Amino acid sequence: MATGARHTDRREDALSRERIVDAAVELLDIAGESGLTFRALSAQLKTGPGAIYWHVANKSELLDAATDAVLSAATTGDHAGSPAERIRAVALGLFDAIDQHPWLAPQLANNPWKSVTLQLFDRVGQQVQALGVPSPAQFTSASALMIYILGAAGQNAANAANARTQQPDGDRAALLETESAAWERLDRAGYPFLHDIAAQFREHDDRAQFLAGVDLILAGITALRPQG
Amino acid sequence: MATGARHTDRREDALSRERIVDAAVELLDIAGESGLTFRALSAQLKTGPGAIYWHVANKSELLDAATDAVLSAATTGDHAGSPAERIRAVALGLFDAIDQHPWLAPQLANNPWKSVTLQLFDRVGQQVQALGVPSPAQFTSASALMIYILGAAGQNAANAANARTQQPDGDRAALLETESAAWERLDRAGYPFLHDIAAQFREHDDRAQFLAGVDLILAGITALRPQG
DNA sequence: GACATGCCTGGAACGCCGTTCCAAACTAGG
DNA sequence: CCTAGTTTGGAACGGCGTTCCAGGCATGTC
Repeated sequence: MATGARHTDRREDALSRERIVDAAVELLDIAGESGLTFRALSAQLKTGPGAIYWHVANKSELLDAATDAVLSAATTGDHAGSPAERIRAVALGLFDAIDQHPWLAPQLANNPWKSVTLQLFDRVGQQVQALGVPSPAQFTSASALMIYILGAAGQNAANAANARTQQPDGDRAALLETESAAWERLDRAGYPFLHDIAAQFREHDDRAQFLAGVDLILAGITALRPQG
Repeated sequence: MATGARHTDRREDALSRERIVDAAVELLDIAGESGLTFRALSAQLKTGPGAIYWHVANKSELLDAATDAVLSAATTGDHAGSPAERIRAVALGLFDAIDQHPWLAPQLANNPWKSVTLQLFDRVGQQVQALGVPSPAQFTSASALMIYILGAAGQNAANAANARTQQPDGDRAALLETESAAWERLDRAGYPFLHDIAAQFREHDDRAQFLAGVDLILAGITALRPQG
C-alpha cells in the first residue's frame, strides 16, 4: 500500500498535522500571533521548516486549522433555555474562547464566512428565528448580534494584548486606573462624555459589560418586532 | 538658529513628516496594508529607508499618523439633527471612511483608546446622553454602539479585501452570488438559518444593513430607558 | 570667500520572516 | 536485499523592519 492508509506503524515521534496544529496553538497562546513562526515551530517539534511544509500548505492554512481546533472544542455548548438565553450562551462561549486565546479575534474578524464562523452565525440565527422575528428582519438581527459579539471579543483581545505588552504583570486593574485617570485629565470641553464616565469605566467588568451589550441588542430586536 | 525653526528655506524636494504620511496613505489605499513598506515608500519618495526613519520612529507610528490624517479629515461632520440622527451620521462617516480606506479597520480595532477613537467615542457618548439614557447605562450604551460600528466596518473591510484578492475585478455582485449559492448548497439540517436567508443575503446592501443594525441598537437603548 | 557645525540624506548591512528546494533517511513491498 | 515511495530537516532565496554611518548641504562665524 503505497499511497492511502499512511501513518500506520511509523516511528513514535513522527510528525502529523495534528501534532503540528497542537504545537501551533501552544505557541500562539504563549507568545501571541507574532510568536507563531515556522522556525519556532520547527524548534519546538525538533525538526526543520521543510518537514512542516509537508503537512501544511502555508501559514494561513495553519492558522485556520488552529482556529478550527480551538473553536470546535469551545463551542460544543448546551442547547437549553429560552432563545435569548441560548444566544447569551453562544456569545459568552465565544467571548471566553477569545479571552483565553486572543489570537482568535483577528483570525475570525478577517475571515468571515469561514466554516466555523458560519456555524456560529447559523446558531445565532436559529435563536433569532425562535424569538419570533419576522423573516425580513432576521438577517439584520442575526448580523447585528454576530458583529457585536465578534467586535466586542476582538476589542477585548486587543486590550488584553496591549496590556500584556505594556505591563507584563497582567495587572488589569492598574491599566484601567491609568486609562480612567487619563480620561479625567482630558479637557472637559473637548471630551465631556469621557469625563463623566471615567469613574464607571474604572470599575467596569468586561464580561458583564459584554453581556449587557448583548442584552441591549436583544432588547432592540424585541422592541422592533411586531406585537412585542 | 541651529535647532528650533527648521525647514525654513531648505531645498524644494525636502522630506517632511507630512510628505511621508501622505505617501504612506497613498500606498495603503493602492496596495492595502501589506503594500506599505519602507522600501516601497523609499522608492516613491526617491530616497532611502534611512531618511524616512529620521522623520518617523517606526512603522507603527507611521500607521498611527496615517490613521490620524485620514480620520481627522473624514470625521469633521455636521452637528445637526436629533441625537439619533447624529449618531447615525457619526456611524456612517466612520463606515464610509473605512470603506474607502480598508486598512483603517484593523488599525482602529487593534488600538482602541487612541486619540482619534476616543474622540469618536466621546461624540457618540454625548448623543447617548442627549437621548436621555440614565447615567449608569450610558457607558454600556455608548460602548455597544462603538463596538458595533467598529466591528461592522471592520468586517466590511475584510470582505472587501477578500473580494479584491479573489476577484480583482471587484465584482461584488458575483461574490455575493457565489457565497449565497454556497449557503443554499449547505445541508438543511446543519444550517437551517443560512438556508432560509440565503436569498436575503444575496440582495442585501452593506450600507443599509449597517444602518439597520445601528437603529436596532438605538431601539434597544430606547426600550431599556425608563419612561421611554 | 573659507571654514566649522550640525541637520538631513540614502545606501549598505543585520537579523528575522515565509517559503522553496533537495539530498538524505527511512519504511514498505517484491 | 533492493527498489520505489514517503517523510525529513537543513540550506538557501527574496523581502521585511530596522540600524548604522559616511557623506551632502544649509547655516553662523570670521
